[in-house]
Amino acid sequence: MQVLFKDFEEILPLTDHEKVLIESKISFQKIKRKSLVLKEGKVCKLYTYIQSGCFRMYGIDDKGFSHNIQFAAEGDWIADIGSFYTQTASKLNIEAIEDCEIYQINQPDLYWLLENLPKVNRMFKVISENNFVEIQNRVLQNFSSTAEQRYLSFLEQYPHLSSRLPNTQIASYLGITPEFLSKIRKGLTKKRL
Amino acid sequence: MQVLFKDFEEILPLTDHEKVLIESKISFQKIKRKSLVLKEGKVCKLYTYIQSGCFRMYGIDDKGFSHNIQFAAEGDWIADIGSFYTQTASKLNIEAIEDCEIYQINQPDLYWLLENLPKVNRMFKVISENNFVEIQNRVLQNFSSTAEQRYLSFLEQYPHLSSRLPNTQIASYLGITPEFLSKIRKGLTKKRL
DNA sequence: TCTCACACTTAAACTAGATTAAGAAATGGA
DNA sequence: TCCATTTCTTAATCTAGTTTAAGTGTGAGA
Repeated sequence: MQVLFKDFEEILPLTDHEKVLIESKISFQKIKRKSLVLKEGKVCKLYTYIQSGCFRMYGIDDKGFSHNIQFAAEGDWIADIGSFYTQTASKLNIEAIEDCEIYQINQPDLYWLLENLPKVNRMFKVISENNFVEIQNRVLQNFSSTAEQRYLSFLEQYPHLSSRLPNTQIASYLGITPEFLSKIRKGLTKKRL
Repeated sequence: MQVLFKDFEEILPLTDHEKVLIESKISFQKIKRKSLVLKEGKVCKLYTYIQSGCFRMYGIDDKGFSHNIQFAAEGDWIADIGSFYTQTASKLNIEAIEDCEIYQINQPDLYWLLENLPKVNRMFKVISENNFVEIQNRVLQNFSSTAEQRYLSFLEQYPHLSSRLPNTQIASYLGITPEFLSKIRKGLTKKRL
């Protein structure tokens, strides 16, 4: 739990009492590569903090193809916020791309902390605002019409992940085929010479 | 102000006292077609309720082309929530597509109402959740790779607006050229025969 | 009433990116 | 360690959507 608190305390220091309360509501999990913490059609009941590993959030289109919306790694929180807040069925999946160590909290427990610990409240206000901004940026990023530009802004947004993620996952995020991503990369290395 | 209250009271009835308080914080405006209620680079200071007329929210790419993210008409609330909540510069513009009658509230006044009137708080929780879901659906909609499918889901989402908006605005929302939208429409009318 | 700026359509030439296929490289599980 | 599966790359062919250009409304302001 230290990592979570360290993260938290970069913004707001916590008393021991607060830490005990938070600890009592949060549960630790190890989960395997390729397993899901959220499946479409289900309500998103858990908010997940990532201690180690990496997740992708994706939707599936009518033809059965999946499309990555977002990645999340160490230090990030991830959930389908819409589904979590309204407790309605989600249209999204959240899958571990690597073996992961995570902390999770369910909706009633989080709401209890939000009401009773002002620091947690402030912290989560920031987290959900960031989340909103991120998804809005996702929409804005899609404006850059060429795939090469989108790839470049992906590299800026996820510099630590670009070498860690399989190309297929990146292509799915960019909305192109892995073959075409390969072509783009080739083009870029040529330009660099 | 009646229209706003009527809207509101479909969800929660208000006392006269509450109405007076709300009225004291909200200001009425008439604004002309093509004028902006939010300009990129500025902080989004006002939350806008639309009594009549219609707005588009759009971003501008590096090449100077604008891309519609969202439309809003009678009964809708519109703002760049990210910018409004964090009071940081917005990357978006909100422009009247028709002459409009609107009510607006600024951030401190809204926050005051949220803290002092639980009904307003509940109401805005729903409004901002819907807003989040809407922008997330926008991302999901973009999955349907063909422009025709995206056009069809646009028609479902904005049935009342499809005949009211200029084709150019719809094309900008769909991420295609007006020429190609024209082609799609032609194709669809043929299919219908 | 005229006109000027916009909106809509059509069509021909062009391009970004998809699809298919096939071989090479890397990775993980037993 | 070896096999199986997944991942990456290249290249040829194909298509959805762009670009350019030209012609046709249409409504608001002078």
